[in-house]
Amino acid sequence: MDMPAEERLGLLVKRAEQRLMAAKHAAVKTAGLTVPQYAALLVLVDNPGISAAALARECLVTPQAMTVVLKNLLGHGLIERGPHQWHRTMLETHLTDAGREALRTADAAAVVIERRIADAFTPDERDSLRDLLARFTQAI
Amino acid sequence: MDMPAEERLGLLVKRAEQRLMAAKHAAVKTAGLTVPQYAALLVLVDNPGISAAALARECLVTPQAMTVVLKNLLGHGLIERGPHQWHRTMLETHLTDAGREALRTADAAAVVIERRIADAFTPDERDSLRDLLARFTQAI
DNA sequence: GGCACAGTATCAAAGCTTTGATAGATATCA
DNA sequence: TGATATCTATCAAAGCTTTGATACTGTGCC
Repeated sequence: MDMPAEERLGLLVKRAEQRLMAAKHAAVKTAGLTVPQYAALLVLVDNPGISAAALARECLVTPQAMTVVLKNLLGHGLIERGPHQWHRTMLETHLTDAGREALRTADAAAVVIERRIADAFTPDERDSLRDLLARFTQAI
Repeated sequence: MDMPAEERLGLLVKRAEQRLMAAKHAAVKTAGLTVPQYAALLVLVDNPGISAAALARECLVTPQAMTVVLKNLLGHGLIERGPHQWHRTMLETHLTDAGREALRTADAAAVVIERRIADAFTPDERDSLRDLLARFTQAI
């Protein structure tokens, strides 16, 4: 309580992220996806056969969290999972055609938002924001 | 997939917020609190007797989400809830002494993080970041 | 070969969040 | 007074996230 709320830069970042997530959620919802599901599919399309653990690392969540996301994607028929050739302890994950289609729809909507954000700044301002956010993250 | 990941400013904000939340979570954990619980207590200490619905609006979450947070705070003896004088449909929420103590501990740890972040920038840079984030939020 | 280490998957518990639906109380206006 | 609108709380369902614990498999070193 020593620090006024207005002074806390963290609050601003949190609010910005909150608004961003709300907008993204609404966007990918048109494809029947949640944001974590969309994020997973986005990594998956460039890494066919990736393991759940590797996918979790890529998405910056725990393997347990990714397991739940994959379970739901599997239930909706957007991915397939099967045993790996020689790593018997691994499960290969692949996109289905339905998954590719959902990702295409969701990404189109998500890009609209990113584009709207990017267009709100000049190239110099974008660089500036990138730099400030990098130092923000670094400071933590 | 038309837009490279590096170009998406949203990703940078998300990553910054993710790191911030991880740090804050570790900080308030020393007081036995979660981040949402800490946020609720922070509003509560300045608004004694506030209703759960108003608290939810203040914290930018749904009343249902706040109900769960309050249930857990109640279970840990950090708050008290009782019927309102004339609004029989309202429940007044108040901090207990244990709640005040937990908040004091948690806030001290949280302020350390905010201070570390603030110190990473010059006053001009802080203003700049504030402005850019405001426009970021506005653009969405 | 045997052993420790790292990677993978999974179960369980606790907690946060949303949307949707229900029900009771208060306030406003015709 | 009565209808409408609004605010309150709460139940239910679905989903995401974390920490902690368990077990199996492959790799590298002795």
